[in-house]
Amino acid sequence: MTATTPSSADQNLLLKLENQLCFPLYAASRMLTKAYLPLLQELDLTYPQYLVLLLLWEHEELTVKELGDNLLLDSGTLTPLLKRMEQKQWVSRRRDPRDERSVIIGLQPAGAALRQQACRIPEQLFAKLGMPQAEFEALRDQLNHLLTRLQ
Amino acid sequence: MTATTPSSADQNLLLKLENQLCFPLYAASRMLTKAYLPLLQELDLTYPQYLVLLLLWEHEELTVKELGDNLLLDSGTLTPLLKRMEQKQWVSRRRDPRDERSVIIGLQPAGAALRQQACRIPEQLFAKLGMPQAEFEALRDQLNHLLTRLQ
DNA sequence: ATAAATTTAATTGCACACAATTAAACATTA
DNA sequence: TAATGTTTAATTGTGTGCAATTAAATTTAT
Repeated sequence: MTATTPSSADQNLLLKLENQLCFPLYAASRMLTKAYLPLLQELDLTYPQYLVLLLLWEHEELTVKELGDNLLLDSGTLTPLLKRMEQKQWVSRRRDPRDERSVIIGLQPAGAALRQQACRIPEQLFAKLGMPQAEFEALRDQLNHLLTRLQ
Repeated sequence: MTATTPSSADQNLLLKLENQLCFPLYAASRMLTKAYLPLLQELDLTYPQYLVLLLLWEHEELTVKELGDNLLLDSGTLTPLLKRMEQKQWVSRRRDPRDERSVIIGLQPAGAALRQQACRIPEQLFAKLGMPQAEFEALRDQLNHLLTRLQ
């Protein structure tokens, strides 16, 4: 394989925003989060807080480590976020008695109750997107595939 | 059309992280930004600062408004970011004499010079991804398409 | 058993993001 | 032209994101 320096014309093309993968990914992510905003505001939730609840509705209890592994977020992000969620009585935080290094995050009743209102969000958002189901699933699968490449 | 409430089993599926579009988009965006980090650190740049320079290398001068329109960022994000870039002598900030409401962002020599080092970044990142060109372009085009839906 | 290495959360510091507000400059209209 | 409305940046406040460090608990290796 020969390593070549791109020509000046190629560079111009390569450096254009729309020709890169990074910018549409970055911008679409923020715009999609913004599309969630009115739905989440009704529940007084932020988007990453919603993600934490999605996991807890499935698993009831998870350590900070497990939440971080699933969401690809570290304790610098999760600890203050979870403390805010604890203040609102959505989740509980306690050390694992069998391993005092771990903090177990559990659902409080108010957090469990949010599920009933939140369960409509995915369809509401899908409707808002107005995207064919096949396109939606293809994009989702490609992004999941990219995600595995990036880990 | 009949509005139906999803069954409890459907809800479980809908609420799973990997079945949604939002989470892989959100996570892949952050992971891809992280993949840029070692390349950008050599230039002492952050990712959104790199995006600003991409535009300025193309246009030489842009107002804060135009930068925001292109990057989908508002002045609350851009103003402090651009001030940091001004401190490093990469860009200049001055009011438009023909419309004092606008602030024109221009390239300083150090900012223009960064282009020579940055022009390798897109290919380096593409190589790092190890993704077939066709897959890369398909995903990029779908994301650009999603982006237009979200505006 | 004990020293060294690893794991886990918390903390600190910095840089986004973005809603909401403010203030100045400009445009429009009565 | 004077009043009203619009556009543009800046500011403020809150909430992520994340690198780097710290400290405690546990595990591993000696």
